[in-house]
Amino acid sequence: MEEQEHSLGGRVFQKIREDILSGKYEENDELRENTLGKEMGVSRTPVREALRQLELEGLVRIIPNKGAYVTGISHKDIWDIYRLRSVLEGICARWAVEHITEEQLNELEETILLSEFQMKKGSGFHTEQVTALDGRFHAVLYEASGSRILSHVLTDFHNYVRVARKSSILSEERARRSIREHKQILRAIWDRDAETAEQLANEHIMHVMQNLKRQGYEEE
Amino acid sequence: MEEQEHSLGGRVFQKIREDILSGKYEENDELRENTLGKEMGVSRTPVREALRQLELEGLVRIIPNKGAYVTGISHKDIWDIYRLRSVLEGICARWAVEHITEEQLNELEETILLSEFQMKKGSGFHTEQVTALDGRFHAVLYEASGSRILSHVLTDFHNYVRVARKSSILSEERARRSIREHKQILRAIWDRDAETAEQLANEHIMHVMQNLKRQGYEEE
DNA sequence: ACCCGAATGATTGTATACAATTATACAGGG
DNA sequence: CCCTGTATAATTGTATACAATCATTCGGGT
Repeated sequence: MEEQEHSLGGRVFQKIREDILSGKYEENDELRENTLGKEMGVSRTPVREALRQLELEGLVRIIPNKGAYVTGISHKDIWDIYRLRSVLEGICARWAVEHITEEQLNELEETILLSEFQMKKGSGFHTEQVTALDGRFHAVLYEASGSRILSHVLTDFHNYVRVARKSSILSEERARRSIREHKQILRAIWDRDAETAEQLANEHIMHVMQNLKRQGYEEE
Repeated sequence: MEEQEHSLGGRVFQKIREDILSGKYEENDELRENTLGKEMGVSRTPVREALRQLELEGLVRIIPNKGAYVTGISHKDIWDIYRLRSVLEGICARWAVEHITEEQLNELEETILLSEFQMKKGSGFHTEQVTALDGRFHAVLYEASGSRILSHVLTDFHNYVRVARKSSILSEERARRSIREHKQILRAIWDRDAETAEQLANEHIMHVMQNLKRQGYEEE
């Protein structure tokens, strides 16, 4: 989607978001414009823009004339996102059946093939690559829904849970199953079987949730 | 939620958003920082912040070193939002059954009573008031879901379709039905009947969609 | 000792200045 | 006539300066 942000403001935005999501800051930590600016060697202006954007994303709470404070995301937030994603990814797959292009179908297949290739390397496979491919698969699917709105929401969710996602594919067992499920989803879309596509995509996320549950992201 | 923005940046943000949503600008119109600033009597700084935020909301597309362009929202976007809302409002009502507080229940009842009071005035009822109360009802329900995430998404959606919503309650017939449906939803939540609450909230939005369809917001 | 208040310092909000990039206009050559 | 290269203007990107608001500290009074 929006790839490399070569503007300073964009980089600052991504940097702070990354730091919040990765847990560098505590809840309610105060983010001072001057401090952040000096840390990254830029002036306050790009920092301010970034903080205002982060507020809109819900990662920062700004109190006028006072300061910006880290909101962070709780385990419940992540759990909620997955509960919603399981429904929305189902809808996404359903809509994709009617809107997906040849090119997108091929791209989905390609990510699957590349993923399998990575996994063939045995237990020493590169987590980075596999998670990136997983992200790519879903991103293409979002686009294929033909809905700017749905794609936007799901992309946001995807960014939010990036941290959790990383730890979710850690197990080789889960990674293999995930790819198998991607294949099934692609197959259903290819066959223009909306019902099955929705159900499979739905279950796909549910399986990830079961995995998360084992890692402490429990329900409430 | 976020009430009065007394900061300049906040006001500029809301003003531009309002102008985009109300159709003051055409698709792909270029938004020049200097021009906008002079129009509202402020400098470029608050305008820039506003534009960056609007980009995140998807209402503006920014091309680095080039400019900001209006994205606007199509009829399909609005339609998609309602399709998603019908599902998400259902989920919201379901979750609210478990999380709603006494206070929130009372507030929901109050908005209904006030709405009925407005409608009693006969055909000369105030559209402004009724739409505001409708918005209030849903806002409280979003909060009551107990999910920051879900509330955030639904609030965003709600803002997006503000224009369409206005025209959707125009008919007195629809307004009365809407209030009746709100009453039923509240009743189901009060009775802690998650199944019914979800279904009613779902259908509530569907009915609004049927109304929109008649007004040209057709499916694709 | 405790409380209140003015003065000081720190931080945000906004405006302006300057640098970098992009669009436009124009002149010259093919 | 059109195409191209360069100079000029316009616009965005960033930094800095100044104003407004909030926090803190210190001194006087009770």
